[in-house]
Amino acid sequence: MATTDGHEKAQGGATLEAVARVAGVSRATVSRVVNESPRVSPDVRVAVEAAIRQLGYTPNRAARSLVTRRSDSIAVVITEPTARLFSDPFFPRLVRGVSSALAARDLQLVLLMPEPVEEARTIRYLTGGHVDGALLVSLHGNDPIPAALADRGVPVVFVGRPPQGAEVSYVDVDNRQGARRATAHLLDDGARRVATVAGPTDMAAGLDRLEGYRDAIRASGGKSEDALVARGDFTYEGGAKAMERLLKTAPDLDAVFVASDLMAAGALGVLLARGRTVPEDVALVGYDDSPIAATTRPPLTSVRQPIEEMGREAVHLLLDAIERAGRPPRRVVLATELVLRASSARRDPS
Amino acid sequence: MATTDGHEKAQGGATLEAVARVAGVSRATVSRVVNESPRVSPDVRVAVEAAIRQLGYTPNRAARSLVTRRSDSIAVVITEPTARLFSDPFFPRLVRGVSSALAARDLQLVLLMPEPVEEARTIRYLTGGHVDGALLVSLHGNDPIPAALADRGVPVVFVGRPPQGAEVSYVDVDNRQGARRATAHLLDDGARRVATVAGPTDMAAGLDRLEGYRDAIRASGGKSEDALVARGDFTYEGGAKAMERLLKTAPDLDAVFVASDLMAAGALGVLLARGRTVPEDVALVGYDDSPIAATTRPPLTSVRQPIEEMGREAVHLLLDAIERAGRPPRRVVLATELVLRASSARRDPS
DNA sequence: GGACAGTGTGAGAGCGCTCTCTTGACACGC
DNA sequence: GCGTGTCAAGAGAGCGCTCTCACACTGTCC
Repeated sequence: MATTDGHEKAQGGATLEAVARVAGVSRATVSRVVNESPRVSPDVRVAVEAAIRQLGYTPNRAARSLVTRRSDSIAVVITEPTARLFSDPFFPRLVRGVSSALAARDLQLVLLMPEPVEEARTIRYLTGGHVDGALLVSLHGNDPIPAALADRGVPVVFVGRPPQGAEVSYVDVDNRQGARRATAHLLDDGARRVATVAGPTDMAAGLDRLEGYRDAIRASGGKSEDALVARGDFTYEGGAKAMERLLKTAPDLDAVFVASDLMAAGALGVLLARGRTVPEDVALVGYDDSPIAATTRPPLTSVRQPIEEMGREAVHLLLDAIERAGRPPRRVVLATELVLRASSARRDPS
Repeated sequence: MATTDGHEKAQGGATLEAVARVAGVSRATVSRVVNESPRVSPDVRVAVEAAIRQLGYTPNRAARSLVTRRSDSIAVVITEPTARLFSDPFFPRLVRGVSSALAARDLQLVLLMPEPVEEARTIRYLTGGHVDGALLVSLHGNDPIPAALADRGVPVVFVGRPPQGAEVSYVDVDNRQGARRATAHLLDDGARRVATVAGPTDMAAGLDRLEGYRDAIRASGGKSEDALVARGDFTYEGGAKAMERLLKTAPDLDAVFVASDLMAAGALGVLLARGRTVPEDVALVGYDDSPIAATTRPPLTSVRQPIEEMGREAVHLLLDAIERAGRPPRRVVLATELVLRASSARRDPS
């Protein structure tokens, strides 16, 4: 491949066989050394290791895979619409978490971003034994991939609670708790009528954040009113439009919990355009703690999620599922953190 | 793996052999059908295809890989610091472009996000024949990975011009042209003293955008002054600090070209805090056209880059390099687009 | 001292595929 | 009628590895 002439060797290079010859042992023994079997005498081990270094030997993954029936790689599946939505650094942070957890085990990360039309191809790939398991990132409710994989016995872990609430392992951020705390913070700060811009109802994150909002309202002795709830689609414009609707249905609102920073930025624009000051007239809390939260004026109080950790945990759950098939599904739910900024700091600490 | 009892089959399932038996032909013939060889009679082809469907056969990549010496997968290498910097949706957009181009050729995307300490491991992996080639995303100048790969003959394409300007293929966005147009736009709009917040000098994008700025200043008959140039590090705070420096060294500036939106948001905050109105007192143009650009007040005029296209082009260059080794390196430079928003709209069209 | 267990090492099969080589069938031209 | 060419299809080797089994050797125990 690399060199133009036909010489063997070079690329990829040495085989087990070659190492065995140099070390003066059999292929099997070299294999034992490489795979850290305890059944090798110390002197032989040293000799083999020297030969490995000398030849720059790297095991051929394909050959190993062929006999072990494992690919030593796992798939991360992020569908198109999801990828588009998460314009905050969700994507890189998650992948970084996954990547670091996999690297520690010497596993490979195969990334799949199927467009909706390619579902069949994706399913074929995932069920074809090319990966040992898959991480499915916050799919919409109608996605056919999860069922197909479950059907064929491919180990799967969801990142973000699956909408169906099926019997599967997942790791999630405690969206409900995050939303509850954000809303409670607004109430503690003196707000009387707290509205919310919720996310889409076909995503668990959207639903949970709305429930968390309601929890907090109820806990404060209030009751959840439809006039105080508007839905957005996690986009800037969606947030702006929802805010306009809220200003009509509940003109006396004095605080808003918005289920994403991007929507909150849209809502903020509308509030200021309508002459409401923030946080004095209307306090605002966003969600995600994305860079946008820090760049709006005033900057947004927001809910920060441990996304890298979510990636790492997801890997651990998946490896567990792979190693011990047939175990009941496990769930991991991680806590969030409220990051205070000017958009909600109404009361001075008196 | 999937089932607890010891039955064969199921998982991954059918082999070439099995398909051959069902179709009543030899293994070789099935292989020919799978690999679309023309040397198969139509009726046999039909029979084999039926058998493939019936058994749900998927070729075993490991076995194929073992004999063809190709892995049918390519690596995308994004180093840690880079990933952190690109908080705008650079990452997902790039990966989407790469992914779609690879999917069309039925190749796999292996994602590597090595932390600096893992360089040796990464190099070993990439040179170990596990991938057919690698896409290296905008590394810093001192990264040892490129040289190691070139050394071992692993096909490589850079995404973003490599700082060393080495003899390698790359695809880049025309940063210089983008910066030139952005600056020219400010001048056309009536600005007299245009300053710039530049990026880090160890990244090609930082250098090129500064050069583009200087091009435009020179083209307008002005001359580039040190007092009008401040450096940032592509972060919000970096942009804010650079802006403060500029206000000291050139208090009479009336426009600023900032080399990233995030820095521009920081600069904007400082300008407003110092009582300058935007765009009336100081016009502002950012770079990246990230979501942040649309959410600041006023929203930022910015330079939009064709990132998905960059990913796709990079894949094409890489496949080319893999298929025809020894070719001279090729470069692809893509044009940018200036997206006009309120931060620079000073003059009304009179 | 013979039976036995324990341990390190080698021989060899075989994972599922590709690819070269060979065979067989048929058509054509002299 | 026989050589020759063409084309579809099969036989079989072998890619680099793991893993079972067999084997030699050492020690321990009755």
